[in-house]
Amino acid sequence: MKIGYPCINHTINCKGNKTFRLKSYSEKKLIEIVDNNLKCLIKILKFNINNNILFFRITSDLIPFASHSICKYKWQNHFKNNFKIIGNLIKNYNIRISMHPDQFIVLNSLDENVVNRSILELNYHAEVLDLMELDNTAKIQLHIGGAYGNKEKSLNRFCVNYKKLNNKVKKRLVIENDDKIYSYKNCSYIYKQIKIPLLFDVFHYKILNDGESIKNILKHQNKTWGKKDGIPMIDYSSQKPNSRAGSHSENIDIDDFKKFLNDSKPYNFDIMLEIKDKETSALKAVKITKKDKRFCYKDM
DNA sequence: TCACGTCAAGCAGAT
DNA sequence: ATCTGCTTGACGTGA
Repeated sequence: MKIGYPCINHTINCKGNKTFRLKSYSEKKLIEIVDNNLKCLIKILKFNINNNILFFRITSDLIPFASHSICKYKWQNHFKNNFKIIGNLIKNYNIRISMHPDQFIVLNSLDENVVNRSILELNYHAEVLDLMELDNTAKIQLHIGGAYGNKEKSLNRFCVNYKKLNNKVKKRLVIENDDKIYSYKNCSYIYKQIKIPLLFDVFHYKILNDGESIKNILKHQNKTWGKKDGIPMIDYSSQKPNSRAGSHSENIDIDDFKKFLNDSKPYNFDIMLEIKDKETSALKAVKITKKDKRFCYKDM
């Protein structure tokens, strides 16, 4: 069991998700920004290692415009060694890695162009993890997509379009329940068809579910991750007080988190904290989990 | 140095 | 029709 946070670190003075405008695209600019982002990623990983935060989501902004037609530059070759160094750091310290393509990536879209662009973007994500020479436990998590007025057809279209993906993506792709359309049960329908691992989002589950218990879901989820996939990943968040249900909190709700840790026994998984203050909440989570035997901490 | 209009991309639901 | 949220601000022009 490991604690993680997504993409950004507010403590160290380095932004690893820098981008620029499409209008100002140039190879020089791309190289400059990617160089910054990769250097920053190393700094973030070192911070995490020093603080027993052993799970991290790498930003999709690492290589801006990587899957855009404007980008002809072979950043893969230019930064080959940088990726290797980062990969070695990750492997040496046994860090779990995930990536999460953003909302524009819709594999089950009715629009063929959207599907094709989504596939290119998924390829880019897989390429980053491959260049780091990470094994199949490094995952790319995706939501199922849109409903288009017919969930059943749209679920099936996901399965059909999944077959268009290459193996580099397939070996890393996992799907996650959302809070508006596709519940965990809907994800398990897809699992039955194509045997893709399921990422359980506890916060989304609280808003959209089919009455199952957390324990039953964790039990089922466990079966969807094969030996090569590593232990399951879950997303956890706290509700922002006095806000719309589903709004992510600034800080972790410690009592709720402790309750979840208790409710989830004895299952083993890595926890991504989708909380706005990022590493601050992750540090709190590490602190309160150091006595939980499911966690693997050093020097504590 | 700072204000602020705008930013590659999809979709659903609220207004 | 338009705006907002999503996992989330920040780029970059103009003054």
